[in-house]
Amino acid sequence: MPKKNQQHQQKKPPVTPSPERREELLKIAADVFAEQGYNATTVRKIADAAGMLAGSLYYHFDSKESMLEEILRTFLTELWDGYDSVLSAPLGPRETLEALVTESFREIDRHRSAVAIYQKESKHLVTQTRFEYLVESQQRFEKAWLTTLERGVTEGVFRADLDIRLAYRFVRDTVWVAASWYRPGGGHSPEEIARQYLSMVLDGIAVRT
Amino acid sequence: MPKKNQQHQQKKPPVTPSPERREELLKIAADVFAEQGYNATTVRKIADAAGMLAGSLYYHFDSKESMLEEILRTFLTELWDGYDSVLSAPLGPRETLEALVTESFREIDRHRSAVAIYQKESKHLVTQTRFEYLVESQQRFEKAWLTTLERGVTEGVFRADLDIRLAYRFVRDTVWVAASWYRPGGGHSPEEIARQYLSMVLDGIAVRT
DNA sequence: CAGCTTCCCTAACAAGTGTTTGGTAGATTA
DNA sequence: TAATCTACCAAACACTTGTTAGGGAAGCTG
Repeated sequence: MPKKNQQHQQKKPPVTPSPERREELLKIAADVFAEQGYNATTVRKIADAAGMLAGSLYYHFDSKESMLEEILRTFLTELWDGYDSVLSAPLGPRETLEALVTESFREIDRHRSAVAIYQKESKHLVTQTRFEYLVESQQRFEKAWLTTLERGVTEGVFRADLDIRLAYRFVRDTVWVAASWYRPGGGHSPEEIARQYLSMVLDGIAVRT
Repeated sequence: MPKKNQQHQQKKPPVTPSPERREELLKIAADVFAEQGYNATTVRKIADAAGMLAGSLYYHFDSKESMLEEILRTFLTELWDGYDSVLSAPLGPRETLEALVTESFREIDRHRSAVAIYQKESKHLVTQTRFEYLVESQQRFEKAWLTTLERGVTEGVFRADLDIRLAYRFVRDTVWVAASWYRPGGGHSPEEIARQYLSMVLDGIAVRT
């Protein structure tokens, strides 16, 4: 990373790029990031995919990192829109879990690239102050899931003999890693995948005896 | 990546680095790769962690990429040692699945960094001819798991109403993503985690009605 | 028409990249 | 003691990286 000279100022007063074009370019960038990894992706590759030259990207964005940030922030904002409406609904623990999982698969369907990027990069991004909102989101996420699971145990719909934090990571991971192989428009709809996953998570893959 | 001049020759006749030191350095490199990501890891960072200078690494290895390859290859070799002994044993489908999962968690315990690297990087490494063995391994892996699951369905111990490929990915992912949060010596032993995971995968987290 | 705005190109920059070359201190061997 | 080998350092190399500065073509506005 050249140019240490970061003055941390959002300076672009005379230029006014259109939000539509920004969104287009971010979509392209997200795809390349997801496929190649953030660090392995050069701005020239992004520009290539967009049919322009590297420097031209800086008319729309002030850095490669800010592209990444905007991609992740947009995704998380929409994710929480969906989650919050589920969590504020008067549902039992099992129905809440079902709704959260289904909502998650819908998000994977809509933001596959962003989810894949989040999975790969968030772990070492959280150390940077710029991406502190990732930590906050992750904490809200954990709280929402743990609360739901605990309610389920209390109300007798989820098993009481399990390590609840292990169960949390289990459910969380099983859902989100799906983004690594899921392809939109590939036979299964998000709802169908959610149904099958829920069936496995809730009832297991073994035959009941 | 400078130095296009790759003559693809394993030229190092007069030098003879000790295998012990190589192993030490690979352990260090694997940790840094796992923590920061392969591309984000510079050879200078590895050298730093090893207490030496960047160029000195090239006494032991002929490239950064060959370090990565040796790390992954060593891991996969040992993984298949364990898997093969399980698969050649006269076990039923359920016992095979249990043994494979347990063995997997033991491998995570022993090769945590290598597993984490594999998870993050394998997807875009498989396109390079140098890492073709990853594809082969992945195919053997898939075959072993699918066969076990199919046997289980045929013998009536696994549910017949599930998409078997979805179930495969479900089991596979639930196991291996654990490497992203698992820390050796942290309360749970690999066997204990395997037991709980198996309980959830086989019987689900819902209370039986 | 002139002026302005939007969007991109050309061409360069400074820092960082993986890698090589030659040397050398210290132990080991002859 | 001299020769050899091991394991590293010091300094450079060719190239890639994210980023910037200046310019210009097309379209719209007065």
